Order: sequence, then structure tokens, then C-alpha cells
Amino acid sequence: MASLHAAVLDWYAVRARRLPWRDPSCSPWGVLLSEVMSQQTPLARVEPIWRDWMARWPTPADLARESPGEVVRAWGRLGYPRRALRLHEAATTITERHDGQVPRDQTELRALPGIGDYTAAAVAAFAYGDRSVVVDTNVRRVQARAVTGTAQASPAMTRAEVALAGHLLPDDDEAAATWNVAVMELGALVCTARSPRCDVCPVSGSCAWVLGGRPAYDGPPRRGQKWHGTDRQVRGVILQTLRELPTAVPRPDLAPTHDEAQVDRCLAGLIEDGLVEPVPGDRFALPGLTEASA
DNA sequence: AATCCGTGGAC
DNA sequence: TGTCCAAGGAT
Repeated sequence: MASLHAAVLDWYAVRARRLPWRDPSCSPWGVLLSEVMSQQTPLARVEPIWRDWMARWPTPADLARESPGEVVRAWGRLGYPRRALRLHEAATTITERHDGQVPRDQTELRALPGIGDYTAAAVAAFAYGDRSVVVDTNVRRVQARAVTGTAQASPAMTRAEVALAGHLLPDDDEAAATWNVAVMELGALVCTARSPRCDVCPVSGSCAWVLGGRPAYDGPPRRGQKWHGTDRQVRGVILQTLRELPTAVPRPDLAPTHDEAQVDRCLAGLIEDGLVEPVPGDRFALPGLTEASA
């Protein structure tokens, strides 16, 4: 096992991407932002938005002072815009209940909106250098191949995967934090889902999946996500319209090419979520933008 | 436990 | 061209 760790850590020392939130001078707030933005989102798309946000709202208190509508607008097309709302709520909680400091304790992090097991562990590790069990899709895939010998991880995360990650984690705090990010990076750059680059993989010599002849995945299939014609698509269209226009928008202009009943349903959902606000005159706007309601 | 929630690049 | 899937979370 020692050779596995050395191989991954040596590879990471040479091949790690330079990402702004990996800079030692990056604040815990910057790390938290990067982790939430990165949920289900490729890092290449996150980086420019992250830079915008850090320049505009360098502390939780700065974001907490902003209107939710401006935050949703600044989220742009990162996807899953409820994350922007939750980040705004989290910033408020941090400002009011944590003296403006991002919590270090994983239980306290986990209590913040939009922060689950993964993100709490990641912030503890990457912002504070603590030993925490970080299990994301990359870690799950690398473990499935290198240790378990299967082509993919199962659709849902299992206790066994978390236990294995905990077993592989170095005892030392700093070594554990580096190990976590190194395995994630290996999964992102080499041990990829589609076309793993085993020819350049530092672990291929001891990889259970490679040694087993790279057998095909035979577990339960993942549920394919529909897109065309779904509420998710229409919600996206409505929100894109509201992001682009400076003033409140009449209902018929929100998503003109889509079914009215579906638009109404999606609009109700967006209002329920707090992503859209009705304003007088049967118009709609991003929330809290008083100039848009005038 | 299963489903919902955006977006866009790679193949 | 359509399918896959990316540093997940909430219900």
C-alpha cells in the first residue's frame, strides 16, 4: 500500500493543475466557494466565475450583503442555480453565527445549506489541512478500479466505499489532505470515466482493474438523465431570460417557445425555490432586485 | 431509495 | 446526433 501512496503523491507533485483555490494564500471562503461551484460542474467552467466572485465578494459578509438576485445573475450559466442561493444563505449564516469565519468543524460545515458530506470533508481538508475522508466521484472511480478491480463504481455511494477511503487515508493530517486532492486529481486527469489513460497512470502497475484485464462493468446501469422537453430545460430557459434582461419580464416573454402550462408549472417551482420573484403587473424578476420591480 | 435539479464539452 | 457525465445536495 505504501507504494500506491508514493506513486500517486509523486505523480501529483508533478502533474497537479495550478488552480487558484489551491494556492496556500487562498482563504477558507475561497475554498468553500470553489467546492460548491464544482459540484457536478467541470473545473474549467468554474474558474472564471470563481475569480469574479472572489473579486466581488472576498468574504462571506460581502456576499451576505448582496441581493439574492445579483448572486443568481453572477452565477451565470454554471448550472444548478439553487447552489447560488444556498451559498448566499450560507454566507449569511457564517456572518451571523460564526463571526464571519468559515467553520472548521465538519458537523458545523455540514449544517450549512448546500454543503453535504463531500463538501464538508473537502473544506476541512483543503481549507484547514485536516484529516477528513473525502469521497467524490473521482475517488469512487479510482478506488473501484485500482483496489476493487471494477470498471466503474456503483450508481450510489456505499458505506464500503467510505470505509475503504478511510482505510487508504494517511494518518498524518497534512499527508491526508494531500492524498485526498491527489486521488481526485488522478481521477480527473488520468483515471477518467470514458477513456482512462492507463498508459500514463502511475498506479497501473498495481491496479486491480488493469491486472484483471480491464473487465467491462457489469453492475446496475446508471439512470440516464433526460433533458429535451423537461422542466429542467424550461427552468433554465426562464432563468436565462431573467439573467439577461435588466428589468422585470411579463409571463409570455419568459420562455416564448415553450408550452404555457409547463412554463406556469416551472415558474411556480422557481418562485417556490426563491429563484424568481413575482412583481406587480404579472411580471417576474430575479429576487430582491428592487430596481427591477420599480 | 429514487428523483429532481442546469449546462456544455467530448465522443 | 445522441449519449455520457462532470470536485453533489435535498427531499
